[in-house]
Amino acid sequence: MAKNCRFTVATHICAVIALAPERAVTSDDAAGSVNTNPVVARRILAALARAGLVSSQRGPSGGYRLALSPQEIDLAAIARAIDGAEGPVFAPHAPNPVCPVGRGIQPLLTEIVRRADGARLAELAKTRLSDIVARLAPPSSG
Amino acid sequence: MAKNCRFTVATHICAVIALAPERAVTSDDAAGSVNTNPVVARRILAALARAGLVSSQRGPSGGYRLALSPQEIDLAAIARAIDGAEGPVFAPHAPNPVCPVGRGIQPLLTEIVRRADGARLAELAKTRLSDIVARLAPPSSG
DNA sequence: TTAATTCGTAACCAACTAGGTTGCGAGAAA
DNA sequence: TTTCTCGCAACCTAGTTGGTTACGAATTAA
Repeated sequence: MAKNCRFTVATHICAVIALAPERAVTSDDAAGSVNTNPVVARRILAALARAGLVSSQRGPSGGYRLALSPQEIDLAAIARAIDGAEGPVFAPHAPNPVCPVGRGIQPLLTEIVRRADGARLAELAKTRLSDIVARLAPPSSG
Repeated sequence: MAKNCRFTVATHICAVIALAPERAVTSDDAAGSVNTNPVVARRILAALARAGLVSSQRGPSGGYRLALSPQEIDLAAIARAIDGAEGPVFAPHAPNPVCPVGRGIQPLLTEIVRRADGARLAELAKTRLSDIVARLAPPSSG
C-alpha cells in the first residue's frame, strides 16, 4: 500500500492515545479505531516506542501512553519514527562510472532528494499532535 | 526498492538525453549509463512519454528525444511523471466511523499529506533539467 | 521486397514491503 | 494463580519493482 498509510495510521493512533490521557490505550482500542488488526497496531506502536514517542505497559490495565505531551509531538517526528532510517538514494543502482552522467549525477541527486524530503518533513513539522486533537474535538463548536 | 530509485533513474536518463540533443538516445544507451536493462529503461521512458516530457521514434536511427527544452523540465515534472496519479491517502483503511477520531481524522490528514507532498514537489521544482546538465558539465571548470 | 533497427509490451521470475492472522512467551496486576 | 496485555515470530496474501526473454509493430535503408 501507499507508504502514506503507515504514517496516517500512526498519527491516528497517536490522536486516540492523546484523547484518553487518563488511561492506557490498548492495541485492541487502537486497532478498533483504525479498523485493523491489533498486531498491526502493535507493529506501528513499536516503531513509535523506539522513537520515544509512546511508552508501553504490559498486564491488566496496561497499554500505551504518550511519552511526550501532544504539544511536543509534531507530525514530522511521527513520520521519522515510521519511515525509519533513510536508505541510500541510489540502491541498487550504481550508475555506470564510465559515462559522464553516471559519474557526476549521484551526488547531485542525493542532495536534491535530501532537500525534497527535508521540505516534506518541514511541512509536517508545522502541525503538532495537539493541533490534530484540537481540530478533532473543537472547543464548543455547537 | 526505494521509490526514490525510479525518480533518480528517470532524472538520470533525462540528463543523458539532454546531453545528446543532436541525436536520438536509444533505450540501450540509457540503460548503459544507468547500469540496468533496456526494458527497464523503456518502462521509465514510457512514463516520461505519457507525461509529455520525451518523444520516441521507432526504427533505425530511432530512440528518445526531449519533447521540451531542458529549461522547461523541472524535477517536479519528472517526479509527477514517475509517481503517476496520487492514490487516496487512506486506502485500504476506512477508519471506524463510530470512533470520534476515526470519523474526523480523515479529512485532516488528507489535507496535511497533500500539503507535505506539495512541499516536496515545490522543492524539486526549484531544480530544472538544465541545472542538472550544467552542473554535470561545468563551463570550463579546469 | 527484404533486412535491420528500435520501440512497445506482455509474460514470467525474484526480491522486497505491507497488512492480516495465529500462536505463544514474558511481564504485570488482582 | 488467573487474567490481561504487550512483544514477537511465523506464515500467508497482495502489490511494487527490477531483471530477463520474447515477439509484434513501426521505421529506415538497401
